[in-house]
Amino acid sequence: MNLRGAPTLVDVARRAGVSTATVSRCLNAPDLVVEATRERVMAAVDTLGYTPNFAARVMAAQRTFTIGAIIPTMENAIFARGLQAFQEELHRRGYTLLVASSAYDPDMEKSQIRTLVARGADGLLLIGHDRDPLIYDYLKRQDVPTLVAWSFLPDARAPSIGFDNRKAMFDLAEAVIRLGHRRIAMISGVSQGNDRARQRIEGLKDALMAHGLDPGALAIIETPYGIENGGAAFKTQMTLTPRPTAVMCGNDVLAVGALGMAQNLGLRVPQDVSITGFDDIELASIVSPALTTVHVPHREMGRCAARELVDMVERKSAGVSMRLGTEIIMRLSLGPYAS
Amino acid sequence: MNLRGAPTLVDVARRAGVSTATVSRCLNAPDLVVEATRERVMAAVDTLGYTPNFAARVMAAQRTFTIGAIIPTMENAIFARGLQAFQEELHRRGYTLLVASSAYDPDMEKSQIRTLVARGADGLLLIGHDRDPLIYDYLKRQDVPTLVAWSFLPDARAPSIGFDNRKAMFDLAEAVIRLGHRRIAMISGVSQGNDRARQRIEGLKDALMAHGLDPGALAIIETPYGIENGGAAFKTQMTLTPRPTAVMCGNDVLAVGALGMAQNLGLRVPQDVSITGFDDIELASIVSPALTTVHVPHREMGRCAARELVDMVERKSAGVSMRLGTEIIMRLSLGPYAS
DNA sequence: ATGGCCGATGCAAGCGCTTACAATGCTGCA
DNA sequence: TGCAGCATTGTAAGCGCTTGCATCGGCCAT
Repeated sequence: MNLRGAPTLVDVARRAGVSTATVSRCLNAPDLVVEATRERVMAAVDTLGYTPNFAARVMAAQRTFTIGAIIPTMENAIFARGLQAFQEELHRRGYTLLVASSAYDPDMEKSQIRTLVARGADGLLLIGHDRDPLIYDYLKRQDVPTLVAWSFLPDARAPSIGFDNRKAMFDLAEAVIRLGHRRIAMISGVSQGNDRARQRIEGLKDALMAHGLDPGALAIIETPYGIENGGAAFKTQMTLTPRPTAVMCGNDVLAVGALGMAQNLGLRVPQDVSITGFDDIELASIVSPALTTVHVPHREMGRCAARELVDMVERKSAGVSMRLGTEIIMRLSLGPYAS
Repeated sequence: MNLRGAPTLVDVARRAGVSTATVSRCLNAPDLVVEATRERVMAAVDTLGYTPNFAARVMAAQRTFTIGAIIPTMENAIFARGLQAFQEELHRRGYTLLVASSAYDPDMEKSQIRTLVARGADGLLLIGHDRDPLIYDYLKRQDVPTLVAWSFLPDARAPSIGFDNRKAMFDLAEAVIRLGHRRIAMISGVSQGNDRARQRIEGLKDALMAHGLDPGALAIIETPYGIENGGAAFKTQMTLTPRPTAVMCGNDVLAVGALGMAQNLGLRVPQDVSITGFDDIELASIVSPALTTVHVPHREMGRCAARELVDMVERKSAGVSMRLGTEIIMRLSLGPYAS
């Protein structure tokens, strides 16, 4: 018994009449123990209700079977689905997920990374590539395998599992342009320190360029994540003259805000103005009109990331990047230019 | 340096020319160390980039400054806001939050509890009271302070911070009845092992009874969490003859599903049928018509729970329960009975 | 001047577990 | 029959940190 009254390895060993080493082996490498002994030990484990002390195990084994993930926010659904899949796959492989949120704050992220490393995370999942290079140095020094998700950049400091934000936005923008829209405005997430947001902006500009429109004239409002903010930004964009006929948003949450504001303003979507989103979170198909958006394979991304990261941890591999496909989901919030 | 190449207490001590005890004290009880020494030590800490090894600290101190929380699901927004507040308050008090999800599965919850205890959680937050009494015994034996949230029952095994689900639903149902509705149906979450769901059902029955209606005749469909499920259940309820004029849902997610299905079925809300939710998640005010629902003080609940739990941990108090108020939010999905 | 105190620091014993290495007892083959 | 070799189990040395207790000066009161 330890201070907290919980049974320890010693208790189990005594009860089973073996050494602590044998008990430990029963739990961690059962093949090394002959069946009769193992049964006796397991019986002792059961009757005592023994659970190994995690900290002690970590200390001794220098392994935690824990993966840390730091996401910008827990408040919304963007990362929830992917993370859920990530954790399920980790669980399947015997790992536990530790999640921390950085609240979109680089310093906070830095401190969370240190915390997770101090807690002995065997590997780390980060969102997006943009961050102080010192962090990558630190992680390399500490020898903690790190994988980036929700973004794909083949030659960044860390391997990444994600999709091509720029290309996806390009495709969506082309669809918008093909429907006759020429006056397009954008509502983006804050692009500072967020390569995903930046890539999406670039994608839109690429498309404008490709179709002979002036990307320099593109009206962009950057605003933090939040439905309210999307609404406010939309309102501002609607004061432009001539008024945009399509507003492309950097993510679904902003788009939903825009949609609501459009209704407040008495604008019909898509007859008066088209609105598009990005991510295809559940919300996108619930609002009416449903959002035209880019579908991101969240679950697949989570699963792949888990597999890759575990591989990096166990085989000490450098990790390979992987690009997943996205898909444009046409719904009713986007219509042809007609006025 | 340890195996991973990270500096240890010994490195810092050597560099600062003091013993490890002094370094440890600098970090944990600075007052015990004279200023000059402390500065020297801190300088060493900085230049080496030392971060204490968590597992080692836990082993030695038998404290983790970690609070565990097990929630039924991460997939949706119900617990997100409250948990966010919970974690912010914990952070303020120097604690870290470890979240695990039970996927609404009692066995899973049991194993998550064991895991968190093995990880040395100083305290635990659980959702709702319903669970195997053995779990409470275990927790008591392990001497792990436990608090229940999202539910309030003054004389349960564990203290709770929450609200009166029954009373809240009663109030909402009264509002519905006062609007003239007599044929009311319910779509509830699965009530098995979920006192919140059960209390809400009871609240509705109380109201029916109080107004001379037969609670035995109430058509209830229980279905797992999910928009789709809410839709399917609604469809079934609409086949009743006579058709219900109001469908009260156990939570907003089911209600949103019901709302969508109503539109699919060509039913106008609230003219043809009224729909109500519970929780007042963000979604409730985004759908159209916006949902009439019960507002739950998520953030306040999270904050209070954190304060109370930390108190239980630090002062070894038994913990006091606390009931927070709810509020009925009238929106457009509920209208008077008119047909 | 001397003893007693107290503040600052060091010493060293664990915390509960894993694991390299040693010890033991069989098996099977020459 | 004897011994190499193997499978099984035990021994004990840490993992990096905290903390009770010992130590050591310096200061004050007598």
